[in-house]
Amino acid sequence: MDPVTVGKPATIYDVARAAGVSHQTVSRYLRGYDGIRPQTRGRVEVAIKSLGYRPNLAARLLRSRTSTRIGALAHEMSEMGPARVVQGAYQAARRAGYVLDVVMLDGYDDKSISDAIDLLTEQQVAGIFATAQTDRVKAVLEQHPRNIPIFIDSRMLTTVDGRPSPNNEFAGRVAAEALLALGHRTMATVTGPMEWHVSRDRLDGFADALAIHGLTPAAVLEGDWSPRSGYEAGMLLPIDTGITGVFAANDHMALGVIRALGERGIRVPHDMSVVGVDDIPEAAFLTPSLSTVRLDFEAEGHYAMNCLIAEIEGRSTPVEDPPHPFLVERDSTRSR
Amino acid sequence: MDPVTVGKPATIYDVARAAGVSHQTVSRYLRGYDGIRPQTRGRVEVAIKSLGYRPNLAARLLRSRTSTRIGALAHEMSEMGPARVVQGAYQAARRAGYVLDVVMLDGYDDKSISDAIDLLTEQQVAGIFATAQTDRVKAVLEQHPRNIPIFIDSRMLTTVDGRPSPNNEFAGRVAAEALLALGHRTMATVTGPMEWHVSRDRLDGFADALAIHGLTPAAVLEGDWSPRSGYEAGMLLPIDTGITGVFAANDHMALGVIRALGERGIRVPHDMSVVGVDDIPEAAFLTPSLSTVRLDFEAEGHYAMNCLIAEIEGRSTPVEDPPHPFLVERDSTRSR
DNA sequence: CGAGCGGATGTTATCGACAACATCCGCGTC
DNA sequence: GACGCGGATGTTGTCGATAACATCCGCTCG
Repeated sequence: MDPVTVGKPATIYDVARAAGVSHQTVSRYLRGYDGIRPQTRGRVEVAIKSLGYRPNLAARLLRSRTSTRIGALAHEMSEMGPARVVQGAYQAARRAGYVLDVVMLDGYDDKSISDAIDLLTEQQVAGIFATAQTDRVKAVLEQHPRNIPIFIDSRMLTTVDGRPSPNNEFAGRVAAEALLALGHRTMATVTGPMEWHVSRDRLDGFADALAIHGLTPAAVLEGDWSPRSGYEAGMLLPIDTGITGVFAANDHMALGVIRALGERGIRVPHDMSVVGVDDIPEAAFLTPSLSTVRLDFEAEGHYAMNCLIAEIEGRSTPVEDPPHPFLVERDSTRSR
Repeated sequence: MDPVTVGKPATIYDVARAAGVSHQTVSRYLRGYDGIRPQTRGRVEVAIKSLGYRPNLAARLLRSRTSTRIGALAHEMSEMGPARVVQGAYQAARRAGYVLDVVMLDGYDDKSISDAIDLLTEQQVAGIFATAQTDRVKAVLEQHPRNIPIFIDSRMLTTVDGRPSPNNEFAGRVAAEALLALGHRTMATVTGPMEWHVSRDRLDGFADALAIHGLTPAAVLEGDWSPRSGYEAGMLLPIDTGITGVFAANDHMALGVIRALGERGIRVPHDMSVVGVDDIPEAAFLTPSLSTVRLDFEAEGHYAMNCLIAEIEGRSTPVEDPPHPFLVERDSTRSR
């Protein structure tokens, strides 16, 4: 590596002087303009490298108003699903030359959401990627004066024809089909908060798959994704209705359900099958190990981010769908 | 809320015109200069509000070179500990008027780390906050030409006298004392990767507490934080040495250990006590529920970020220490 | 052989803020 | 009443890039 002067960072003018060209030629080179003679181009390249030149993004942004930052609106970064989605989105952003500004919502109130958007706008992000997929967030985003693309709820906020990624619904379906295939006929579900789109999608998929067989969920209990809420749901589960299978909308709640059932003397999987969603790293190491539907969260993040970037850059969306979720069968389910 | 024109955002010139003053007066107002007559100040305030003016941070940064962004260097955002630390750091940053740019490391190689730092430098962050506390990261950060403050490994990279937050060592100590108090005398530990400082700190605390009683760990197995590595360690645990207690450096590994022991016919807590660290949300709902040492990760994040910000702003560090970790006793430990 | 053309490059203006210097004005002083 | 002083405000320059417009030059073509 060349010795880099630690003093003031070099500017395009320094580069231009070193290369014996005008600063504009350097600017053109930087922006990938191809009408530059190979010889000139070479001199610029050498100068850039030897000076350790790095463009000043503030200056670029000020003049051109093209930002290379994308805002991510999140809560619950300590939940595995959202964290992985952000991670996937982050990678896709990086690959496309963007940086992610993560903004975490403190609360669920409108003001906190609105403040977050204001903050991102002030930071001049090129687009917003919302993992916080609640009705609230969506409503606030929709009514907020927006001059930048926003991705939320599996699709662009502006787009009409954008295919939503149907994988959450699909996950519910997979869980239902798994239980049905094992011979279960009376099933309950513990959902996430109903104001989350994911929750509704997973529930819908589950219910739809049952409906095909002329069945409906025997009980629908609403949780909040936490193990505790799963535990509470497990305690309330009306077992006298002959329920033999439970679909929990994430693994944490599934685990709480299993715990509660245990305390009630109901053995899993002997008396009751339980299926979760997420395939958290510990799922295989619980007792009983947890059958679960695995979603490729990072791929979902890639997908979302690629849609957003396509919109930002004004391209059409040649974005590849994320793969379908599938069942990982372990010990918490068994045939009946 | 006032009607905000969605056209071009207002500049200080627009505000100046609306207020009938010069743009410089507006600039002075924005920077909190107090030699402005109340009457003039009032007019500026009204103009700002009615135009919905927001300062252009790019222009400000270009001219003044004062950035309001802080880079966070992370991996493993899907692990609870690091995620919470970042969350805490994020909140502290927000309160001080900074935004967090999260950069996740793809791998553990030097190039990936170095690239990340370059990226952050290019983004002109005011400081770097590294959650990725491995020797590698530290080494690369240290040798990197740095003109901005960096926080890593519980202290400022530059500072000599900065008190490190000793809470990880303390956590190991708490676990050891808990097991000792229950009458255990022969104990093993499953550590995190030894190139993580946290891992070494937790191990040191554990070993030191034993040493006070003239004891040493009967076995030290290195894991990688994952449940699987805990499981593997549990399978390798030399039980014929009379071990009755295991300290796992996080809950995920603890859970893997318990699973492995179960498969080997060793009951927890009847035959073996197991203590983890983190108090993950599901700890209370496992079977057996997990005794664990709880650290206040968000407070650690606050602490770290406040140190960093103090350094950035050239203030001395009046930063409050994060609270000590403490034992949460559940079913995976029992007296002997 | 000069006009015209178009590709390569140079010159000047501009983005929106902060910084440095200039000016204005009221008031006390001699 | 001219002078000076200092607080309040205005004017001009600057940060480092891009954008718009200008120029230069070699080549083709009528």
